[in-house]
Amino acid sequence: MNKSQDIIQNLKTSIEQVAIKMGIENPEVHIEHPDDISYGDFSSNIALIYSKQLKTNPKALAEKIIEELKKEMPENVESVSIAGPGFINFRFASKYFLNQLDKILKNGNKYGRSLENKKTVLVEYSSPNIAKPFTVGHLRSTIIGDAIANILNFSGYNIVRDNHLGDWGTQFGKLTVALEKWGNLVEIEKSESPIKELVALYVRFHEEAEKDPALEDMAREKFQLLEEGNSPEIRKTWEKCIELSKKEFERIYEQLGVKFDTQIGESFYATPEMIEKVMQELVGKNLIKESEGAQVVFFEKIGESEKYPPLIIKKTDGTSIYATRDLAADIYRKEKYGNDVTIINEVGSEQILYFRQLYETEKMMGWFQEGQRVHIAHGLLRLKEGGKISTRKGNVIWLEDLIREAVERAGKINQESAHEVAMAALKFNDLKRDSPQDIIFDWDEMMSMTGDSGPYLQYSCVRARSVLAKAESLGINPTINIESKTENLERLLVRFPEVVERAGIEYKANILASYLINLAAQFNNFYANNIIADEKDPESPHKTALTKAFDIVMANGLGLLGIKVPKRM
RNA sequence: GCCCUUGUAGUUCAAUGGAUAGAACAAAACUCUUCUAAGGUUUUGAUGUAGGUUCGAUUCCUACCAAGGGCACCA
Repeated sequence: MNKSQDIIQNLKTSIEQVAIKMGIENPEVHIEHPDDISYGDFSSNIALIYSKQLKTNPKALAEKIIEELKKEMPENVESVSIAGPGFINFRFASKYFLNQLDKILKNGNKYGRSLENKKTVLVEYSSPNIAKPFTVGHLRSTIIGDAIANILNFSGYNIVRDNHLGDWGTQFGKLTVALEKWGNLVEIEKSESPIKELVALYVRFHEEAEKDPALEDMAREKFQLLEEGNSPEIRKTWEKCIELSKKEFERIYEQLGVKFDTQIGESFYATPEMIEKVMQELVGKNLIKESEGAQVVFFEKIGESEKYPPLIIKKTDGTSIYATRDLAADIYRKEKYGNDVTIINEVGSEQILYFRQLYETEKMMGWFQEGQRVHIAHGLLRLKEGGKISTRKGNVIWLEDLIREAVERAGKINQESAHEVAMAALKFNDLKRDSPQDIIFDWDEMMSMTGDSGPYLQYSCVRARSVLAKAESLGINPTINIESKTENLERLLVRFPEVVERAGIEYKANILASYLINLAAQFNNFYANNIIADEKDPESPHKTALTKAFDIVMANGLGLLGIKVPKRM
């Protein structure tokens, strides 16, 4: 329980009591922040909701409620007013915020961090496929997943970051066929970019397979040999591909500054024992049926049609499929992290149907409670000319190229911090949006360094630090003056933990992102209108303290989004 | 054909059923003899269409229109 929750609860209780006095039974009181902070710190729409029931108009009811509230003003409330159609707005006393600001200065980046040891949340993200390109498509999952993990961790959850590597499946059969027909692994290994060579083969496979569908069958046969452990040769090729891919991935994670707790690939869940376990459990619940040669799960009927199309668990040739391995993964995770673990899959929205099928199956198995399985879906990245970015078609944008371009662009403005700035631009661009709407790929948009962007936030922070450095050299000691007035900046700063918590509950990093933009705008305004470090100004210690509080909150917030603050910009 | 998303300013995006629908980019005009102008201040400009529910709808419901994704052995 953090401080702001106490405050809200207090206010709620006061309003509830008044409402009961007015003759409202079991009043439902909602407290929210008004859109515009100048209306007040909190507002309630209670008068709008109950005016009809009490046969009066909202404004008259609001006035009566306020009159009653004023007899015994709730803690910290400085003034109450009516606005608009009948909102009751509460403005809190400056002292409350100034006390909180003092805590920010004392606690540094621990301010607002929940120490509660809440449940374990496993966040599965990034999950690139071996021998396939690490493209801008995976960038979204990597960035969003990492931020959500950070945010939940701040709110006190025990986090497991899991990179669910796509290192198993028919794709290897395809690659094996392609290698045998048109490639040479030894030479590929020596080449400048082995992954690009492998992808070229993968693309060629799909081109040729269109003319000659028999290739697909060959690929499935190869995969069957691999999965059943009957071909040491294919196994060796597979191991080589993993080695080459992992090297490449590590380079990219290094650049992005993303780390994982576990990197268990799908192959780990594809052992005969684990697959057998999945089958046994499904058979035990009588969920498996044979259909057209495959083993599938059917879903409940709604009218004439089924809720979802059937889900294949075992293919006709007896090999596993992604659903098999995902089910095995969840059995394993339940055993390892406990039955109450929450499991989040950060995967593109194209897989929405699949995850619904998967979750429904797990629900029928009785494995999880409501809300324990979460799919954070992001929109696809599309090309301007139209069309999906697809490995099969070979029209990919390599993440490496994207990063290089971003660093180059950032370097034109500032050499020294080019990498940090470039990462901020890329990451923030992904995190500021909520909608599962597709993103049209556009270099300029992708790397925006002005306006609502990562670099804008970094810049405001760097500038604040520059002020702090000057204040220090002048011997000004940042001190909150508890008697001073507060503006939006102070009030907004205090909301930080509350915002992080909401972002976590809703699994939406953009809630934090837009808070930070708002906060930076308030600070930049403050900065433009005040000389902060000035030894002759008696208010300087207070202003410096505000600047420091801003620095702490901003740097902390950016950190949760995976963005570093550079020394200079 | 069926299912799922999404339609907001010229463009890219916001807005737990609430107040004057917010930003940013682009366009126009200001603003560094102050600690970082990647900044600040102005101006112009938007809820796909038609109904419904509600005191109140960008938000919920229905139909239509438009874009994208998915629908059995790929992940």
